[in-house]
Amino acid sequence: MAAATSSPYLTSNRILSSGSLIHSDRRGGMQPGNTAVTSVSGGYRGDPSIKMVQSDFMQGAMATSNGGHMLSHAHQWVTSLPHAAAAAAAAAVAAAEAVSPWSSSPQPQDVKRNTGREDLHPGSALHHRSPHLGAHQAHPGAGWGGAASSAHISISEGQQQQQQQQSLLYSQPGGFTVNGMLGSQGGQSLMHPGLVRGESPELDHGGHQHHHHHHSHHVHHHPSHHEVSHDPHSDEDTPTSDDLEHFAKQFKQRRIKLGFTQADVGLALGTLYGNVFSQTTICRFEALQLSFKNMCKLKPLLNKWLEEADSTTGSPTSIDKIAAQGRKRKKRTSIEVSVKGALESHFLKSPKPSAQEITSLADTLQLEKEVVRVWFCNRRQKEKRMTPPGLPHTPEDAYSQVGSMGADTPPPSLDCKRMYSDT
DNA sequence: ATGCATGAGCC
DNA sequence: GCTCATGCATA
Repeated sequence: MAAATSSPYLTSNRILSSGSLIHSDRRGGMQPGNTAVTSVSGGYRGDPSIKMVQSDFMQGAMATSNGGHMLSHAHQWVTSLPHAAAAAAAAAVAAAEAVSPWSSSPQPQDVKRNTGREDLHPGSALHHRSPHLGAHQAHPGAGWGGAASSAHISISEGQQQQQQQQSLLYSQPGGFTVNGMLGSQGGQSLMHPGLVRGESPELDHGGHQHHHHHHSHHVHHHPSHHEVSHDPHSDEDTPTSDDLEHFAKQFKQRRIKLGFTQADVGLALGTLYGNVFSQTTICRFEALQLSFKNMCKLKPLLNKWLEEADSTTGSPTSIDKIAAQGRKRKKRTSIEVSVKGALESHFLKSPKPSAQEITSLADTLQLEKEVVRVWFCNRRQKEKRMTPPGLPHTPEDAYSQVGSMGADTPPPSLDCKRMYSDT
């Protein structure tokens, strides 16, 4: 056990520490030579573990060969603050999301089939002007679509999953003022009523919503009017990859200059838009480690924050953080490096292993099946990120690879933007 | 900055 | 079960 340094059972930090012996019974199903450490006491809401699929594997897996290692690890879930955050209600607008811009993406993901019935509009609460779909062709510098995958694993032939889109609609009850950080901020009122651009997000969530007008997406331009001068910084139309890259970089710079941390921004967004984001998300935005679509969604919000932030005169720098909301969460499993290597190998061979494959792999590696499954999910997700892996991490080193690029080498349209952290 | 995790929504 | 957005906890 080389790197598995995680302490077996740290009664964590949380309130439950009072029962320092609650985990006294943790045994039984414990993995003998476990390669991963994940123990923590606690309880979990449901018990997903004792649940073997049976409906979708009738073809060959009738044996239900659960090796018997589906131990009910109810002990490794950490229970956190039970306060159930009543105030968690984030509010307001679900950003209208444009059609998916991955022109070079291998998956047909944007065609909306509004044929049989008018499907739900993502931002039904608000009418987002839809940039007519199909408007964008290949981005000039779009390198993410396919270039991101360094190791081209041949995707299974039956690969037909489309990606769906979840519209995060946060309803904002009227009069709910998001109690954000602003309260303690002396004079910094980040809320400009006038600054919100002409889009009233909510306003009538009284308990009925009936606006599902299907607006045909087509724009009429008056010949003598050209208001659509596409400013790359405008938050309206779908940005290109380069736009995002540039914006992210600039955003980070401004943010640091103004003395805000990533976490600060995340909270501020909550007060501005009603959606709170974590440091993680802001970080990933700046590093372009989100999907293209996600980047597009966040950009307008961050852009707005930027405007607010540097238009604010006196900018204090401290905000009170809202209490971390508690939930029951499994403790993070730390996987040994050697095991990770094995997983990686398998991933290269088959990025999407079947359930049975996962099971046997889990058995081999002495990991829980769920852990393995999640690992693969995360691994796949990582593969889809915008930042191509393996780019140099310093601007200086970025020029050291000019000679080695063949004619077919996909130029990394984004240089690595791993700046230095500020936190 | 990132690894593992949760959950929603779609098959 | 999968994808995708997102985040706690951690290195």
